[in-house]
Amino acid sequence: MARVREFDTEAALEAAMSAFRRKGYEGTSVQDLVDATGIGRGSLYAAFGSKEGLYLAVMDRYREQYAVPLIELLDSGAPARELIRSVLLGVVDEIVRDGTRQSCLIVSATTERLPHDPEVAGRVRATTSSLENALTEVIAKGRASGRLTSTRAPGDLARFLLTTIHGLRVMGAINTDRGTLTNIAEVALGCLD
Amino acid sequence: MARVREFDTEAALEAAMSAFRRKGYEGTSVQDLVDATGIGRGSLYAAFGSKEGLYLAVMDRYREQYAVPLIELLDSGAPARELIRSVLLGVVDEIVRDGTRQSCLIVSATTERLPHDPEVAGRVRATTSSLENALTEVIAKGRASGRLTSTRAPGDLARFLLTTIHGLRVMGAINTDRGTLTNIAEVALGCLD
DNA sequence: GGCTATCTGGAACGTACGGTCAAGTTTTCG
DNA sequence: CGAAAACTTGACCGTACGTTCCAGATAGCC
Repeated sequence: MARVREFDTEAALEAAMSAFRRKGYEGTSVQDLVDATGIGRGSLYAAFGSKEGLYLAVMDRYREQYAVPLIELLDSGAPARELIRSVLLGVVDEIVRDGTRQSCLIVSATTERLPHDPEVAGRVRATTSSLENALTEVIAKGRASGRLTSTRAPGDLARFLLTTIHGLRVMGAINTDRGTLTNIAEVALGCLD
Repeated sequence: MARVREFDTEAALEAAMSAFRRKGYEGTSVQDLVDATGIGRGSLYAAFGSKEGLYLAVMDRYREQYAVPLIELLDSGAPARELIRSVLLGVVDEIVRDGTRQSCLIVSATTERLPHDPEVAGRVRATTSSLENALTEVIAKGRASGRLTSTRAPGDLARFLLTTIHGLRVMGAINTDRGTLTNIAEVALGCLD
């Protein structure tokens, strides 16, 4: 039929994600994206339509790559406290690994783009609410089995944990000391009973 | 000696802050700032030097206007738990009042500008650490008086609360329901003992 | 081996950006 | 009242932006 695509879409999205996480949406120029992905402008536009389209594709990848595995972990049936601890410490790990240079895509999408782009808003809401639901279920099970003793509604606790995760990512942009972030996570864990 | 300045610097900074909070740093053009403040480009540049200079002046005003009163409240000597509750509920109030349209200047400065602008980084660190110190002191006093029973280090609890505040501002950009946010704040308050 | 369809790279387009500047205005002081 | 100093306005500057387009390359199909 025709010439076959030369570049790897997943690798391109990964590179674009890294660029967006480093400089934000408005701060990343199309030239930055061309440089980061190694793909010509023409191909980039043929594949993704626009800068916004590429950003949305990056958000979709973020969800598949980071949120979905997290949710699968939460659905694994392991004890609630251990699950939640490993989620929070996993976030701390990511922050320490990324350093100050790369901020969380969801947080920056939320503050920078959500109010102005309904497509972004939809993706942020979908990703956060699926995580919220998974957390709620884990907490409800943990309480049913007597492992978690907090009397607060599981949904409130889940949204509190989500808040902590977002807060950690902001804190991680200011200070990436693992011990500090770990202690914060431990305090939050203490709220579950 | 010379012609007197016509515009009110504080009012201009307030208008510029509103613009930056609505659209972020990169998303706000100088023309947006001219429109928001009602001041000509020349006057704006004579007064603040550059777009970045205006942004830094806005950050300084943010600190004086929002962080300093909060710290003074914390230093007022009232009982620890009531103080911290009123700080958290005050944040919720602000979020509900601002709605989805205006996000927190500190959070957006942190994610968008902190890695690329040392001046921004310095101001973010100064503001957050003075708030952290005030919280730490309140918690230490509360524990000394037996009102707070948590065994965790006051500094860790303070940084946890700071994390909660940042997290709330992110959550507030996604969902501005007062009840939801208030419940999150109440869960966090429960971590203090 | 053409034919067609798709992809590639980069030149080119119009626009909007941050920043500058000069001409005019308002003030104070001698 | 005139001179000097500071402020205001908006036209203007060079540049960088997001997007489009096209000529050339590469694949499958007859």
